[in-house]
Amino acid sequence: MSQRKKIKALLESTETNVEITVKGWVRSFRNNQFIALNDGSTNNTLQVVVDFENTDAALLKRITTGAAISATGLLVESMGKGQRVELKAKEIEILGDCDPESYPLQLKNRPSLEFLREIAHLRFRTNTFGAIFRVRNSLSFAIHQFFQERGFVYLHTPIITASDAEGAGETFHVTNFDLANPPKTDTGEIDFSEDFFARPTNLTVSGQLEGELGAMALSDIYTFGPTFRAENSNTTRHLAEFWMIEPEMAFYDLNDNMDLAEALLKYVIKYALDKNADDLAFLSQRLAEEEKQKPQQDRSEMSLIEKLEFCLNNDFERLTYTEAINILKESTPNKKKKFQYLVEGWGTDLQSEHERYLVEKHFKKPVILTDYPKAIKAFYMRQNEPDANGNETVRAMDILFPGIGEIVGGSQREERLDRLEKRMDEMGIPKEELWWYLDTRRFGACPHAGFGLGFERLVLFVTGMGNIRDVIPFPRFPKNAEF
RNA sequence: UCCUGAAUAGCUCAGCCGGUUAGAGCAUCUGACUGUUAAUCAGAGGGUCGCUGGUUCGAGUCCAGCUUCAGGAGCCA
Repeated sequence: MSQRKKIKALLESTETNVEITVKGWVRSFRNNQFIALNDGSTNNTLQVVVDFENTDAALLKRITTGAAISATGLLVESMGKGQRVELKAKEIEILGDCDPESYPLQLKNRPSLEFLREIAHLRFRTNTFGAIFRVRNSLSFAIHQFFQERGFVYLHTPIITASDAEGAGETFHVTNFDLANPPKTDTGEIDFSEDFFARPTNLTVSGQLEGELGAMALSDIYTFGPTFRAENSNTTRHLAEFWMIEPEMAFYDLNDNMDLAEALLKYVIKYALDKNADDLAFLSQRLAEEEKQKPQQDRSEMSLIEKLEFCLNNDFERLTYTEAINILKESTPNKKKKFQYLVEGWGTDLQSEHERYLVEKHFKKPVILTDYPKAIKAFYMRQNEPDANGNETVRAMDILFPGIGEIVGGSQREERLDRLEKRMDEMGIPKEELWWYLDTRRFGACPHAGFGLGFERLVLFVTGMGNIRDVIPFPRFPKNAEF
């Protein structure tokens, strides 16, 4: 029996008149004669030509959209237009039937993304989702390669933690209790001392604090794993379970941190452009067609590929929060009161519309905002000296991407024990619980920095998709944990 | 969680000012054709109009509540 070949390889090969075997799923069966076969190695299909006059009618009937088949025959130059090579089948075997009456995925119907979300177990079989998940795979691999090339250590931080580290974000509780009848203390409260971990625990909202511990010995580490937030967020940019990349680097300041983040983003985008040219061309085309439905002024000036290349070829705009506020104050939409939230004073957080104005209208490229007001940022960020106006800021940086908003959030960390403890007191962060974190500031503390990159937001940007639920295989969001 | 909108055939949608038997395209099935490329041609089957209640002689259509979905906002990555 001839060896099975992947369709991607066959379509790229120049060798013809050789006997090969392909296995895959039928995308369409035209004219009782032409099977468009896909095996997920590429979006393109191999045309398998069936000699229908000499094939059992019962077998022909079983070649239906979605059926898994094996085909063996000669790879020949195609007699028809539209493809270079095709497989002249000598033998067709049905590996798995697919009942056309009940199979929900009929591609000719142009199913909507919303419908495909309901059949997420089958949506991998569409061109769009095939492309998305191959790109997601490449980005994932490129992230590891980027850090590995630079000597970073991939550190596995815990999924179950006892600390709600940043105090930000609702957590999912982890317990082994019988929820109908948990042990109670004398005062009627739930007695966690009898639970599996003998204390309240939750799914991690960030691996950062543990990451810092690693960096204080290994110099440069990164995490890449799932993260959980139990917030009731219903947006196109949030998930209850998402993947995050969190590097942490000893002896880095904020500028080093920004340089690394920018280099990482450019590296992985370049990698996808090189490795997934076909998939991105398809997704670019898909986006262009979607944009045609929009009114002229809402359409993007650049195609997806152009946007990605633009990102590679331009430095991200770096400015401080204070500079951004001044630009926004003087901006046309602010003066004409077009913003829903007008920018008046210093100190409040930027709204989505403000970030969007800076990125999409003013600079028209990725923007890195630094030195945010201390009051609106986490306790562990390094405190700057107050400026001439007495404004207090921290060494934070957020990278804002067009259409996505915040894709990276990071900072130089506060390494000075006294400043850190004072800030924790002010913000009501329990120092006793984080004794291990504070130990790094007691024993050989050094300047260090890190950031978090939302992986799905990156995939969203690179694929040009509009909803984060479409770039993770099985999205978790409020009221939904199907599959 | 808040705001706005939506829910009609397997899918994508139409259904006007409330009116008698609920429409199209695609998909599916049957047949024809056989180098097709979203194949083509002819025919057929397919509906608890999201759920509950209300108004009315009469509700897919109007009203209320609920559910789910989408877009936007907040929180953020």
